[in-house]
Amino acid sequence: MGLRLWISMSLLRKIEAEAATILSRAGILRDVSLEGTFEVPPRPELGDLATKVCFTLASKLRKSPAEIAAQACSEAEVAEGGLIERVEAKGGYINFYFNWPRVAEELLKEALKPGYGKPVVKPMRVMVEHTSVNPNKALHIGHARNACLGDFVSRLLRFAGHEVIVANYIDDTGTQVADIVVGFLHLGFPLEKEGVKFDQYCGDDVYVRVNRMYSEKPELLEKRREVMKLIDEGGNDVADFARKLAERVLRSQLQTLWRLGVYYDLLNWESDILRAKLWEQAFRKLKAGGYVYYAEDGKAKGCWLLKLSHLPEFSKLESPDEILVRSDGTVLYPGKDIAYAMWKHGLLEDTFSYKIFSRQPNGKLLWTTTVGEGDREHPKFNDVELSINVIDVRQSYEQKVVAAALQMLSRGEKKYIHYAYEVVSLSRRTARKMGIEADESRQFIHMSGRRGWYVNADTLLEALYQKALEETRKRNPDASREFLEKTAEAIAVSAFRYEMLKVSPDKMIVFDLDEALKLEGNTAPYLQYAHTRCAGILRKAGDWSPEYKPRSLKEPEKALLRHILMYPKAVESALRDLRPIHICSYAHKLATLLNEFYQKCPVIKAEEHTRSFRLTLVKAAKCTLASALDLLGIVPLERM
RNA sequence: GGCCCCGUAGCCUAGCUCGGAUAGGGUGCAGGCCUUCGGAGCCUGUGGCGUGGGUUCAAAUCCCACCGGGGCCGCCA
Repeated sequence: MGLRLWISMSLLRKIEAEAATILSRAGILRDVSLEGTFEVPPRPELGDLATKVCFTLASKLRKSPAEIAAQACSEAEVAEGGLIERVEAKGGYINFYFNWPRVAEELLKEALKPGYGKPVVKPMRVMVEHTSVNPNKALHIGHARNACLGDFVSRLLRFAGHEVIVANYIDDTGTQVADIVVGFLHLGFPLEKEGVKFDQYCGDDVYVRVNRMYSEKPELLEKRREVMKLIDEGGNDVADFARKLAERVLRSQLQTLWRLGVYYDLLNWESDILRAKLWEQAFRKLKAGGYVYYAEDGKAKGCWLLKLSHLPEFSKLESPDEILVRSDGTVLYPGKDIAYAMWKHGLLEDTFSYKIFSRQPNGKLLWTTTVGEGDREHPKFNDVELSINVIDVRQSYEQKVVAAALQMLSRGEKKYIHYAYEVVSLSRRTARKMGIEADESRQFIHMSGRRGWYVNADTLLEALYQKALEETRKRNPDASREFLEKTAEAIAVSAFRYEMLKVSPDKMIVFDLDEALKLEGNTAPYLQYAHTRCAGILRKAGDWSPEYKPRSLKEPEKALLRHILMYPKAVESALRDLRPIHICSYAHKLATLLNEFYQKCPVIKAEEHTRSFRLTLVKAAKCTLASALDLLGIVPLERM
C-alpha cells in the first residue's frame, strides 16, 4: 500500500539543500548524499535540524561517527545570511542551527499561502471505493471506520492534486437485501415504523427478526432463495421492489454519512453491474487471454478457475487457482469483483447508464448507475490508473486474488490497492450494557448484524452530540441555541472521526462507549480548542499588520515554527502509506505547542513589534492546523 | 495443517517501511497553576518495548524460534 510520487518544494527542502551544500565543502563528506538522513533533534539545545549521515559512513570510512562529524563540522563553511547559521557536531550527529530571522520570515510567508504543505505530484486518476454497506441496515461503527478511512484517503489525494473519484458500491442483490424483502413480502412486516429512521428499522428490527425466524421456520430459507433468484433475473415485481427498498435504505444511510461529512461521486449498484453484463465481457477477455481454464476433473470439476499457480505468492498454496464460476455456471464473488475491477481500470467497455441521484449537502452532485436510458451527458467515471478499495481485513485473501488478476490483465500498468483495516469490536463492558449475552471469558465481542450485536453510527453520533451540547452550554451560558447546536454538531462529528482515524488501520478498535464519550486529552475537541484559541487572539487583536521577522524568539515560538516547518513532511508521510495517523499526530503536536505558546508568550499585551510578529505566527499556526484538520474531516471552529 | 495481522506502563496508543541522541502521546493516580489573550488548557511526579536466541559499533525497529490474542483458507459475500 502506498504511493511514491511526490516531490516537495517546501522551505524545509530548501533548508536541507543548504545543509547539504554546507557539508559538501567538507572534504570528508564530498559526494555523500544526505537524502533521507535528516531528523529533528530530540532537544532544542541540540539544534533545529540534524543529520545522522556520519553513522552510516562510519564503517566505510573506518572512523567513529563522532570523528567524522567533528571533522566535517570543522571543514564546513556556513554562508553569510543563509538559512543556516551554525553547524555543530555532537555524539556523531551533525546539528544545524537556523538563522531564525530568515527562516521565520520565509516560513511564515509560505505557511500563510493557501495550500501550504501540498506536495507537487504527477496527477493521477484514482478511484477510491469505500463504505459499501449492504443496503438493508444502518451503518454500525465498523462501517463508519471504513467510511472515515476512505474519506480521509480521498481528501488526502485530492489535497495532493490527484483526480479522485469516490465510489460507493451497493450490493442490492445479495442475501442481506433478500432477507428484508422476505420480511416485507412474506412475513407482513409493515413498510415503515413511525419515528424510526428507515435503515435502522430495516436493520435493527426486520433483518434481525427475519434471521431469528430462519432457525424456527427453515422453509423461509426457500422463500429467500426464490427472492434472490428473482432479484438476480431482474425485470419482475420482486426485483423492482428490492431495488426501491434498497434505495430507500441507502438514502437513509447517506443521511448518516453526510452528517459525518462523507460524500461520494458515484453509487455503483450490483444489479446494474449484472445488467451491464460486466462479467460476460470480463469472462470473454479472461478466456481469450488464457487466464482461466475449465476443470475437467478434481475437486473443482466443472468450474472455471483463474490461473494463479505460476505466481510466486500463490505457488505455495495447496490449491492456488481460484474458482470464478461454479459448476452450475453461476459466477462467484471473486469473479464479479475482478470484472468490476477491470471496469474501474478501463479494461472493459463502460456499458453502464448513469443519472443524477442527488445533490449532496456540500453542493456536489452524486451520480448513480441506473437501468435503462440514463443521462446522455455525464462525467467519465472509470478508466483510472489506481484504485484504492477500502475493505476490512477479513477479505484480504480474496482481494489479493483480485489484485493479482488485475496485475496480469493490465500487464502491471494499473494498480489495485486493497486498503485493509481491522474490525471494530465491542468492549465487554459495553456489550454487557447492551444486554448482549456473549462469552464472558472474551476481552471483546465481535459485532454481528444478524444477531443485532452492534452500535449504530447514529447512536454514537447522537450520544456525542448530547455530551458536546451539554459541555458547550456550560462554557457558553448566554449563547444562542443555534450556536450551541451548530458547535455541538461540529464537535460530535469531529470527535467521531478522530476516534476512527487516530488508531492504525491494522489494529482492532475495541469500542467502549464511556471511553468514546470523553472529550479531553487526545481527542478532536482538543485540536479544535487550540484552533479557537488562535481565533480568539486574532479576534481580540483588532487591526494589525503582519510582521514576519522576529527580533528575538522564545523557545515556545521556535518550537511552533519548527513544527509548522515540518507540515509538508507529515503530508508526505501520509501520502506514502495512506495512513491518517501521521496527520493526527502532527495536528495533536501542533495543538500542544500552541497551548504551550499560549501559556508562555503573551500576544496582545506584547510590545508592538513582538505583538505583530506573534499575531502573524498565530495566524500561520492556525492556518496550518486548519489544513491538517480539513484532511481529517475535523471542523475547525472559531469559537466553541 | 498452511497463510496473514496484532503484542510497547493499570488501561489505550505513536515509533517498526529507512536500525542511531534520555522510547513520544493520552488516560488513570498524586500534587500544583485562576488580579495574565477562554481551564475542552498548562506544569510536576508515577509507570513500558511478550519471551529466548542471533546479526550489528548500535535493536522497540532486521533475522530465527517460542508464547499469547485475533483473522483467513475453491464452488459464501
